[in-house]
Amino acid sequence: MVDVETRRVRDRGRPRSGTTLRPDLSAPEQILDAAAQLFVEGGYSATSTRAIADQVGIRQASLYYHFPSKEHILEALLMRTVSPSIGAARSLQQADADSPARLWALIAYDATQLFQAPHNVGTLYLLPEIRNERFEPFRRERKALRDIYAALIAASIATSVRVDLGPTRGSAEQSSLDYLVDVVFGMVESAIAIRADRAGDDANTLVTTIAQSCLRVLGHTDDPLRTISADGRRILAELTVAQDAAR
Amino acid sequence: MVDVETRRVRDRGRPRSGTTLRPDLSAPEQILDAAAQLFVEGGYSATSTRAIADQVGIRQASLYYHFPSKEHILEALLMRTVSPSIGAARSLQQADADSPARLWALIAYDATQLFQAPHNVGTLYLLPEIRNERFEPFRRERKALRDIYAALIAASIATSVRVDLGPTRGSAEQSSLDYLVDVVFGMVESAIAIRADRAGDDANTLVTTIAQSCLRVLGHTDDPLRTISADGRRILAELTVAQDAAR
DNA sequence: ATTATCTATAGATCTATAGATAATGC
DNA sequence: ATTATCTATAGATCTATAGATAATGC
Repeated sequence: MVDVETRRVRDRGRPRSGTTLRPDLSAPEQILDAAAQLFVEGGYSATSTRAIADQVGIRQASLYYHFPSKEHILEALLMRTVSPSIGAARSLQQADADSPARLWALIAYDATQLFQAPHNVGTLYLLPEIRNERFEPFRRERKALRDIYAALIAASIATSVRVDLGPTRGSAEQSSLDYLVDVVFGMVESAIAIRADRAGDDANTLVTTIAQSCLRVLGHTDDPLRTISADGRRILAELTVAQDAAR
Repeated sequence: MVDVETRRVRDRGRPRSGTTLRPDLSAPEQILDAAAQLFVEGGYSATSTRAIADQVGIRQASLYYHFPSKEHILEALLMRTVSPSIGAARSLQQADADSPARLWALIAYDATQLFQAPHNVGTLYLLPEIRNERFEPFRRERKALRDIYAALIAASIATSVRVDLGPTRGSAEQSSLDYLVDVVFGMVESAIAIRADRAGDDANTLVTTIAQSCLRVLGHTDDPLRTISADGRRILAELTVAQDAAR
């Protein structure tokens, strides 16, 4: 139905030399899709603009009608990968549940995203090239996400773990809490490496394992953990419904 | 003393054009050191042999007297990075302590290694280029390390967590255990990302946070966790003493 | 006329090889 | 004589630009 409208997005301009693999996408989207796959599989610097163009079915020079440089392609990919998580994080900040349940839901959302997004784009975060000044806007976005995690984690630590962290003031305890945030972040991102090794596996089991493990790290076990996970599932489902409605 | 013997390793051959930054190292070691830094900071494909040579203080072509190709340099770096962990893992398999304590010690050893090795070489594991067929020997080594982790983790799961994993037989539970191994692996490797963000931080606090968190994930808390960590520290200290003696 | 491609190519790399050269060792 | 460098360069890229061309839209 809408399909008919979007199908012939490009039938203008000179015909392409090669065959178009994804005629359902606009030309820039076809380029991003091909670049995502190649950057993820072989790395950014090792992927030539020629290889991207070949996969799209156009000549190398034709890329430059849509993007001014190879760096701009990577930048667009990075931004569209991190943005959904920030959106989910902000929505969940207002959800009707305790901090641990909101944290559970955020972790589950992110891990699912990482495990199911096309071409394992999460690996783009790990490319050495993004440390370049050029990608500062992207790193700022990631820091915003990490700050939301940090606040949620600080509010979700069980008393038994809080004792281990030491005094609540002072720089030593601050760094201890920071490390805990990094460890939780690392657990969520382990979804990336797991997927690289075992593609097409059971996302639900993995995501649950990750979310449960994160809350165990913060000191939640047994029945309280079961309650947190049930609440987390509920508000995550609400978020998903709201997102679908918005589309 | 021995110093005098090793100092003038190279005073033979034609003199170099540039200045030698690390005269304490042999020429191949100088190349590996420079390559490690540049690969970690900018990536493998983005680092030219020219850049490596410049840093060493020799001409680009002179690299090829010591290594037959750029790929061989990366391969040498990878192998020398993963080997110590395998050695430690094998030693700890025979240590006099329960599985959880041995796991604690292995995690602490690896995390320390990742956090303190020169130039954050752990990031080399994450380079997309190593998925190339060429680096199969390295990936096999990593798999051997992971298998040791898997056995130790399986023997270290507390009953409360074992219940959550479901039946002890069948492929569904198998994958659930695999995921747990991957999550623990991911936590250890979070040391790499943490170091990239906050270099020169307190290694001891970080390593303890990671090891404690891993054992919490496996269901250990409160007093039993304190005992595990005390035992783990003890056998890790014994290993370190034995390693120093071997040198 | 506008759009999206094409062809052709400049200019800057980059890896690896061939052969010369300047030290030390014997 | 041996060793470890050097200089010079072949040949294969790779990114980005200039300008031509083949469609559709008006």
